[in-house]
This record gives sequence, structure tokens and C-alpha cells, in this order.
Amino acid sequence: MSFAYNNPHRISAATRERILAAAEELGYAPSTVARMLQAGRTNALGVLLPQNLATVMENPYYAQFLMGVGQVCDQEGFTLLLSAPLRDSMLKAIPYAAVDGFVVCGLESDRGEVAELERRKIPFVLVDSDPQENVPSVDVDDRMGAREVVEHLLEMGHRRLAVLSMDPGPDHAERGYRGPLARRMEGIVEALAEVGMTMADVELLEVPVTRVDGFRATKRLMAEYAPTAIVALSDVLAIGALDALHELGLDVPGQVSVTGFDDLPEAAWQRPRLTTVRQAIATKGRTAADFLISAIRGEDQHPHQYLSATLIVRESTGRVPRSP
Amino acid sequence: MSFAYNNPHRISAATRERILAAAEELGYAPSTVARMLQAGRTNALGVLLPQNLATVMENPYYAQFLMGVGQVCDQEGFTLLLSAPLRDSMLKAIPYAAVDGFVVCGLESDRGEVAELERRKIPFVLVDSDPQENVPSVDVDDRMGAREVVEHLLEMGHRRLAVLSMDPGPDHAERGYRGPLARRMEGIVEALAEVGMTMADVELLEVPVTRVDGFRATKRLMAEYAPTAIVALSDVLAIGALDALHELGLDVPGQVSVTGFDDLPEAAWQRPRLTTVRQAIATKGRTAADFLISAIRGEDQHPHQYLSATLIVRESTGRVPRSP
DNA sequence: CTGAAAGCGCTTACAG
DNA sequence: CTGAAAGCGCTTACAG
Repeated sequence: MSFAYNNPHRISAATRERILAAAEELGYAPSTVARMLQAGRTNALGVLLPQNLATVMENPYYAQFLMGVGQVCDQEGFTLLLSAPLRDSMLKAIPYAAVDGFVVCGLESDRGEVAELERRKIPFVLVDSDPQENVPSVDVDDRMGAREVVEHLLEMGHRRLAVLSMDPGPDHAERGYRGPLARRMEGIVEALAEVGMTMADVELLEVPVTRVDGFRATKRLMAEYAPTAIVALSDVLAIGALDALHELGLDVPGQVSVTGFDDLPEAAWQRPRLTTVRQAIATKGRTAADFLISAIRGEDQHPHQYLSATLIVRESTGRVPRSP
Repeated sequence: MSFAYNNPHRISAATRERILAAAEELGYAPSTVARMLQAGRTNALGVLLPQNLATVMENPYYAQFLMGVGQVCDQEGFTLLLSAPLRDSMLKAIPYAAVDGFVVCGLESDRGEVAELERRKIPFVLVDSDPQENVPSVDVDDRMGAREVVEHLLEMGHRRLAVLSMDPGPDHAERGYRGPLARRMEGIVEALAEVGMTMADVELLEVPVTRVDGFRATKRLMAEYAPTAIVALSDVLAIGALDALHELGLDVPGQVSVTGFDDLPEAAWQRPRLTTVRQAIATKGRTAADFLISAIRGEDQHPHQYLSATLIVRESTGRVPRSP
């Protein structure tokens, strides 16, 4: 008789005592899963990730994002379930997550995930994806952010640019850029066009998003191309670039300018402090989780939300050096 | 008839087709929770955290730790459930997590959590806790690590030390230090004793574990106490101290030495590179998760595992400056 | 080969 | 006030 736990006033205190004592004696505890089944509620928020858990946890971007999602979970008393691709498929991971709703991250090429989620009638919000009709999403104006940062460099006279980008993944060859990376590339192309340049006029390097990869790529870049400015599409890569330039004894921004993207907390702690594009990562996580909670409660839907990306000029960019 | 999904060879292909088609038509998808109930398995690993999700996600220590746990989840196809205290109680959070086992973090004062877990007969491993009889745990030799780093400073002639510690939490007044912090304090006391000093001879500051708190505390420390060496009990705090000393124009290690604890990836990227105590955080997470998986599978138990903590001397420590 | 039935462990109307 | 029964949505022996 679960009344003892759930409805104390419906039974006499004596009986209640008796039941609880017996439960203690037997070492009884209600089953979490059975209760979820009966209640039709898990009190868990799922985050469907595009990469392995280990890779995600290594990336400070996700720390920020999950902090935002976590704030909402803390507030609402939800638990946070992290769900990584199963055999390289986000779709296959869905049936294994007992959650009341999903925040879906970086769904760059939809292989049925949206249909599966709709079919299951489980609320979800897409984040860092290619927005779709009638599918709730939270996105950032990556295009404008990327455009502004490149314009900034161009205005300072830089023409010999290198773009340090994250690896676009295996789909890239057949499907082109997708999601935020596609938007950032667009922004770069637009900025270049203003001065009559194209992507063919810049050096592009694509690497995994880690500090050491940014470091190594920059070493190579300086040896082989010697740009006057490095446009990193992530702060983590930009910070790795700063490390490399410091080790090479190159002055930033005296000899080389560096820009990032994200405005991680670390960005402002760099020496020199990093010029970057701020996107409110934690806010993005919080917004997505808030939308999800509303949807779970059956409240009004918010189909699309756009957050801005703004250029933050700090100390790592300056005028192009006079030619040597 | 779930045979269509689970036991394809037990029915004719035609029937199977018919069922699957009907399922598609109706938008049917098996319920995750019902399946868990029936199977008695969730395929989820729980991490029972001592702080809010937002606080945890902000701390790079946990990023490393969860990376280790995540590696095991990735490998075993488990999902990762993060469970924060409910109304300030880890105990109350337990019934809401549908998991096959728990990694319990930083359980510094047991308020029935262990009993509850045992009662539920759910496997668990304690990490960063005070080890208990017959309870599986993974811990680090914090005492030796702390002792070595303080000895290192003492050998370099430092006698005017400040300890920058994490906030010991509300229980501290009644229960004293607990868990890893207690062990680190012990190690410090032992090292000091070797030169006839006690805690009364050092300045102790306790702050939340964030870079900016380390920064602020160090500013205050230099103004009010002017130590020749700062022993931070976490790399995050040490890095904040480095920031502050840089801003004050003080040379490290020329004028002030700084040590950390953890050896986060960031430590080796600092300028100067940080002298610190390495604990294999990711390994700790991986080990705990491995133990948990064995326990879930009913394999042999590993009651206690100790990992070492070793001093890594880099560039942020040097001989005490000649008195001015 | 296939359908009906029991059981996983709860919660909550419903009789008594 | 309290006990027995139905139902949450699956899976899997068991008849037919």
C-alpha cells in the first residue's frame, strides 16, 4: 500500500507506522522505474549529443552549454541525462533514454531523428542545427558574427588571412557545410566579397576542436603560409593559436592578429585578451531547456528563437604590420 | 506483439511486415520506461553529485572527471545521468534517478546515502569521499600530494605561506574537514611540522572554486599578508592567483611562488607553467565507472582503490626571494 | 505460426 | 479505514 508514502492523511497514523516499519525491516524501497511508468513522467531532461560523451566533456563549449541547461534542471528539480550516439547514430540512441523531453544538439544532417521524436510524441528543441519548419529551435546568428569579425580584420588592412575551422565531419563531402559552421562560412564569404576576395584567397585549415590541435595547426600555418591574421572559428582553437604564436616568439597583435568565436570565460583571461565573437552559450542552453520545460508542461510553443552573436574587440587584433 | 522487434525469426516475414507497417501507420514506438521495467535494466550510469548541476559544469575538475566516466559509458553503450542534490540533499535525489548504478561524488558527510543505496540493492562506488568499511571506493592520496608540494616550497626556503583553499561547506564547523580536503590539510600539517611550523603560522583563505575567486583572494592576500608562496588547493584557484599576480606586476616565481592541485590540462599551458600536484582525474572517473560496470554485471567487487598524487614541478615555483 | 495471458512493480480509483 | 483489483506499457513463456 503506497498510501503510506504518497497519501499519509488517507490512512491512520498507526497503520502508516506499521507499514513503514515493515518496509524498513524488509529493506523495501519503491522502484524508480515502476513509478515512472505509472506516472508517465521521468523528471529527466535529455540532451542528445552529436559526439561521444568523452569528446563532449573535453570541450569547454559544452561545459558552458550544459551549465545553462543545468541551471534549469536545478531550478525545476529535473535530472540531466546525457545521451551520445549509439553506433555513430543519434537516432539509435533515442529509444534508450527515459526522459520527458530532449534538447537536441548539433543535428547537422537529419537522418530521421526529428521524425522519430515526433512519432514518439516526445517534446524536443533543436539547438545549433539547421532550423526546420514547425520544429522548435534555438539558434545563434553565426553568420553575422563571422561576418563582423572578418570585416573587423579587413578594416585593419589584413588581406592575408587563415581560417582555423573545426572539422566539418564525414558528411561534409556529400552535403557541404551544415548548421552553425555553414552559417559562419557564409558570413566569412560575405565579408570577403566586400573587398573583392573569395575563399580561394584565404588559407583554410580544419582540425578537431582542442587547444593542442589549434596549437599544432598554427605552427604549421605560420611555417607554410604566414598569415597576418588567424580567424579561429572557436575560442579553444584561438587559444591554441595564441600558445603557438607565443612559443614562436611572434607578437600578437603586433605581427599577427588572432580572433576567436564563442567568448568562453577563458577568452578574456588570455594574454593578450582575445578578440572574439560572443555568443551567449549558457543562455542558449537555458533558453532551450526553458522551452522544453514549457513544452513538457503542454504550454505554448516557441518555434524559433534567435540569439545574436556580437563582435568583442579586445587586445589580440590590430592593424596589419607594414610589409617587412 | 513485440516479436516483430525483438525476435524477428520467430514469426513469418509477412506477419512481421504487416505489424511493422501498422506500427508505422499508427505512429507506434515502444515505451522506453516500460521496457526498462520489464528488463530490470536502464542502461544508464548515474553520477550523484554534491552540488548543483550549474556549479558542477562550471568546474573544469568535473569536466575531466566526467570525461573519464563518459569514456566508459561510450564504450559500454550506457547513457549518463547527472543527479544533483534535491533540496540540498543527495539522499533525496536518489529515488528520482532511474539508473543501474551510481558513482557517488564527494560524499563528505554521509547522511544516510550509503544506507539508502544498500537498501535499494543498487551498485555504487564512492569517489572523493571518506572511505568506509566494505563500501567500494576510488580515492586519491591527497595527503601525500599536499605534503609533497608544501615540502617542495619549504625546501626552497619559503616560510611565509598562504593556503588558498576551497570552501569546506556548511558542515565544517561541526564536523571539521572531511574527504579530500581533510586529507590535503593533514598533508600540509605534516609538512609544516617537519620545520617546526603549524597551521597557525600560515595564512588560510577559503573561497569558492572559480578563477575569479582565486584572483580576488590573491589580490587581498598580497595586500594584507604578502606571502612568498601561495599554496592553492586547486588549479582553478592557482590560475586565478597567477592572473592576479600578473596584474599586480609581480614576478612568478621571482617574487612569489604559486602551486596548484589537480594538474588540469590548463596547468601546463599557463605562463609560467604551473607547478602542481597531479591526480589522474579522468582515470579516477574511468576507474569508478569500470568498477560500477563490473558490479552491475555481478562480477567481483573491488572495495578500495587508491590512486597516487604526485608533485609536478614546473615554472611557477622558485627559491624564496632574498629579503627586500 | 500466432494469439491470449501473466508478470515486471508501482499507484489509485473502487468496494467493502 | 483498509484491502483487492485494475492499469501504466512492455516482454516472453505458454497454449492452441
